[in-house]
Amino acid sequence: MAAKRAQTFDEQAEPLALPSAALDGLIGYNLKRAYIHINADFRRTLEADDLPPRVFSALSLIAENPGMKQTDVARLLGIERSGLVAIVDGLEARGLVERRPHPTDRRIQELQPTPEGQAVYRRALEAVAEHEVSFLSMLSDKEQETLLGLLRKIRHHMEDAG
Amino acid sequence: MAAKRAQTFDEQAEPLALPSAALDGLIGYNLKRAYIHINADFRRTLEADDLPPRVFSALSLIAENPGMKQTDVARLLGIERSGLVAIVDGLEARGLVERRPHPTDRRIQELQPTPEGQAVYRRALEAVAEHEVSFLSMLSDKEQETLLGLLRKIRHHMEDAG
DNA sequence: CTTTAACTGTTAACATGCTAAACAATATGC
DNA sequence: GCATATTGTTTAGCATGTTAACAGTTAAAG
Repeated sequence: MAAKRAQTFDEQAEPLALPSAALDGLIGYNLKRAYIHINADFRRTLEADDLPPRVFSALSLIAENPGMKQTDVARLLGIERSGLVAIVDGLEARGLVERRPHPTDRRIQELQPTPEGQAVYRRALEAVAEHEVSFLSMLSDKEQETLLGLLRKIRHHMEDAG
Repeated sequence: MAAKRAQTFDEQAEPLALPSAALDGLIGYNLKRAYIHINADFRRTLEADDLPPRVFSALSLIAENPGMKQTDVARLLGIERSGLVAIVDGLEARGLVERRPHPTDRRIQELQPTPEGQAVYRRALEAVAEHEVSFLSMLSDKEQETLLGLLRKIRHHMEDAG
């Protein structure tokens, strides 16, 4: 169980260029393709730590916002509470996260990162950030900054207003 | 079976803003979030035509490159041949695509769009392009152009070299 | 020609990652 | 107190993909 076999996602993510002109002009299509590539790279980067993207996201939320309840984490991740259970089970089994009883509300279990969980998260975040720079080497620093700004603009507009 | 029930993907794609500072600086994370939003919008746009993204992509390839064999379409979409069968089955059942015997190689079935298939594709493509403009209204025309250029740069770099 | 290998489309079995529905325990509002 | 809502959980199921095996066909080697 140490190293599950390589995600097939990675190998399949190298299709040839599409000989289709129309799609090439769509931002959505290019965004999707770019996402597929960078996501595959993301998986490869955290494969050694056995942290699939969604587990990393959950750990990130818990590490950066200790004490959240599962309902909130699920909503922030955009998944159902039931789907989060297995993720937290896994993190808890690995000793990266703890379920702690809420002081007053006994329905709630607060999610707390363990010291090891915080260490793993910090290392993973650093690895991702480093890898991202080299992965986007076809863009200049200035272009990377521009891209980040534009994407953030889209995201904040979506997530603030709806 | 006319209108399958709404894709659950759409409803879930409105999580609150993450109260996490570190992820906000990662291009990959912002790319993913932006992709989720625009993909949800894409689904909504083509929901009436009952065209999920992957079916639309397949139809696009066939409509713009008539006569391809399934193996090629699958490779371009980044999925297995076996996975494409059901997609083509669906398109064929709806009269949008035809499997035609290859003139010399009897193993191959050439994929040809029907006139209706071409019409559906043209309409869908137009709808997506229009919707995209209004969806990205938080960006100026110039910003949209810049974004498209940067994403295309990433994509082409990935798909040409590997 | 014969045999061997490769390719195409297909089916079947399975894995994964999610949803939906039901549930017990607990909390809240009237 | 009692109806209602919330939390975490289990269970069942679906959607989408993979892998493995297959029959039919072609191409290559001898």
